[in-house]
Amino acid sequence: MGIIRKTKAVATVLQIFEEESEPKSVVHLIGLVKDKMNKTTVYRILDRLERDGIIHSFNGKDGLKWYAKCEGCSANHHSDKHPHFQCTKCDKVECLSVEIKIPSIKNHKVDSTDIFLMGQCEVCSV
Amino acid sequence: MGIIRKTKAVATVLQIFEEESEPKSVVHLIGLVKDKMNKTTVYRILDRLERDGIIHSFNGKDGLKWYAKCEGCSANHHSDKHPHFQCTKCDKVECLSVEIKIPSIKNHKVDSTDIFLMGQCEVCSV
DNA sequence: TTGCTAATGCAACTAAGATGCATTAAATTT
DNA sequence: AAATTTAATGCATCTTAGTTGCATTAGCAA
Repeated sequence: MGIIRKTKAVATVLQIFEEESEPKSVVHLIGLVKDKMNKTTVYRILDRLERDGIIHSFNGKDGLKWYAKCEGCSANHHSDKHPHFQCTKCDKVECLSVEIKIPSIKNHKVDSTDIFLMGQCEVCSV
Repeated sequence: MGIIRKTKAVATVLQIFEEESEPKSVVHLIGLVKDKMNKTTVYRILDRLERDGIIHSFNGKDGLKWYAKCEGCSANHHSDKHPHFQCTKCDKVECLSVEIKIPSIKNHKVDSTDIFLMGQCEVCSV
């Protein structure tokens, strides 16, 4: 694992994440690069980047998959999960750098957590 | 809102939720009643039951929608959100009656939270 | 430069969920 | 209890996210 060839397509996708740390839905990403590569390629690149810990993913409010690269992202730091927020008015999604304590659950072994908050973002809540 | 006719189809779906409080995926529900009603009907009944606060929904680990009727469910108590747990081995899903504190997020108005935990359930963690 | 193989493009496929419309059956009214 | 109203259903069709198989292309190492 970790074998990623530096292809043009990979560079293109990576650049998008590096330019702006805001999460992006797969559908949006495909739209951004649709004249540069096939949608299948986008899906496969995202898989690889996530497997290698370069980006992380989560599900948005409509069941769509979102990806982001944030400070904490790295192959070794998969553990430091953070909550995500989606605005119900403008649909914008953000990674939140807040720590949320999950109490231990009796008789269960919790491996990962997905915390998704919905509401109004800074702009829309005014 | 709140106008629900007591049709045979509604009764059938409701009975499933009353017999067993364990959450069920829409796909599974459709399978359970497939010789009694159309899948479109299932989707629409679930929509109505959720709108009226009789059941609640959340997304499982594969982006599939799950529904459950638990003690806290009622039109007036939409607020008391609880976390959900899915076993990564047997895929079983549970409502957890644990309270998780969400700190207030600066400049954001949080209306609802979705907390999804993954790991091993009581049976699979042994 | 050559050779290996990961990565890509393309077409076809799968599956969840939505939609439009004609028909049926709860609930109300007479 | 029949007539009326309209929510609910069935069915066919559509939409769209995501997957798969396979032939081709292009990184990269020898």
